[in-house]
Amino acid sequence: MTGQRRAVYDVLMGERNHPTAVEVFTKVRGQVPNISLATVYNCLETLTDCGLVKIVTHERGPSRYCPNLEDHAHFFCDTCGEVSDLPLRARKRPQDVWEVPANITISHHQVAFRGECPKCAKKKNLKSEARNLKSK
Amino acid sequence: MTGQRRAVYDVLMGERNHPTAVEVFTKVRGQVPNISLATVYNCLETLTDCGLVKIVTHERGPSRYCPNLEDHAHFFCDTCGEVSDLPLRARKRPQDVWEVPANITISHHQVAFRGECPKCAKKKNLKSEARNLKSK
DNA sequence: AACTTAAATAGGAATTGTTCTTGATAAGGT
DNA sequence: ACCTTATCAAGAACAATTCCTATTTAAGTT
Repeated sequence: MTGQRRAVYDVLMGERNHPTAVEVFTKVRGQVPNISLATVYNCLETLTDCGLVKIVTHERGPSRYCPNLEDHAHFFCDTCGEVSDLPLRARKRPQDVWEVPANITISHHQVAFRGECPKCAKKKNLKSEARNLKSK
Repeated sequence: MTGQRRAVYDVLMGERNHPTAVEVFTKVRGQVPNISLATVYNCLETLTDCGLVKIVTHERGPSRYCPNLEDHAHFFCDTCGEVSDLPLRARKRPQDVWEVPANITISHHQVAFRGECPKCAKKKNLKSEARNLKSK
């Protein structure tokens, strides 16, 4: 665990917003001013290899990094882009919902939900209310 | 529905191996010899916009395209890279397994499993058997 | 402490998959 | 036939990531 790796890990633990590599990079520059982006990528890779961090990909967007080691899914708000964790329910397994043939072995799963977060839904409602008032 | 779009769609329906854009491109050149890769991308995009095709992304790999419109997950073999469909079980929803707060609305979900397919598991067993025979 | 070896880093170049731009071509409406 | 609009091919541009190389740092040995 080198200085750079520690700094990268601390940034991830600090703001658990599933930052991209570039976001981690700009943040970590505060601590280690001349760290390079390639090093951030390297650190993120070694941290994921050690199992301290999970990498989460979504559609074609940049990879994001998550220090939550619990088994969980992710929710991506289509409007504001925010990412949040959805915990696995107790005593449930993904195999309960999808038919996985018995002869294939599962080592990982990645589950992503997309939709609208409460904040954005509220904002939209306020806007349409304003429109209604105006049109009267 | 133009000639190019039809050709792209036919390739997808023909071999349902979740091909990448480049794989579709090389295949479709058999039908439309001077189609360009950009056009294949365009066709794939319009087809997905129409809802005839689903785009499936996995980690940082190239996007793959799938004409199976049923609600299903995907399984990716880490060894051979093969992709296969896993149907949703009857009367089950992803929300049954992950805790989705009531105030967020889900519009899509994408579920990916990783592991080893039966074919690769068998191959590996054969190899280790051969090793055992040799060492005797 | 000096020496050796191995791993980690900064910086930049290269790669990959995808999107954008431009001009040419074709299709449909009047 | 003419005008309008959409589609297409070709290649340039782009974004995210990986690779490369020379340095730096750390760890272990004498």
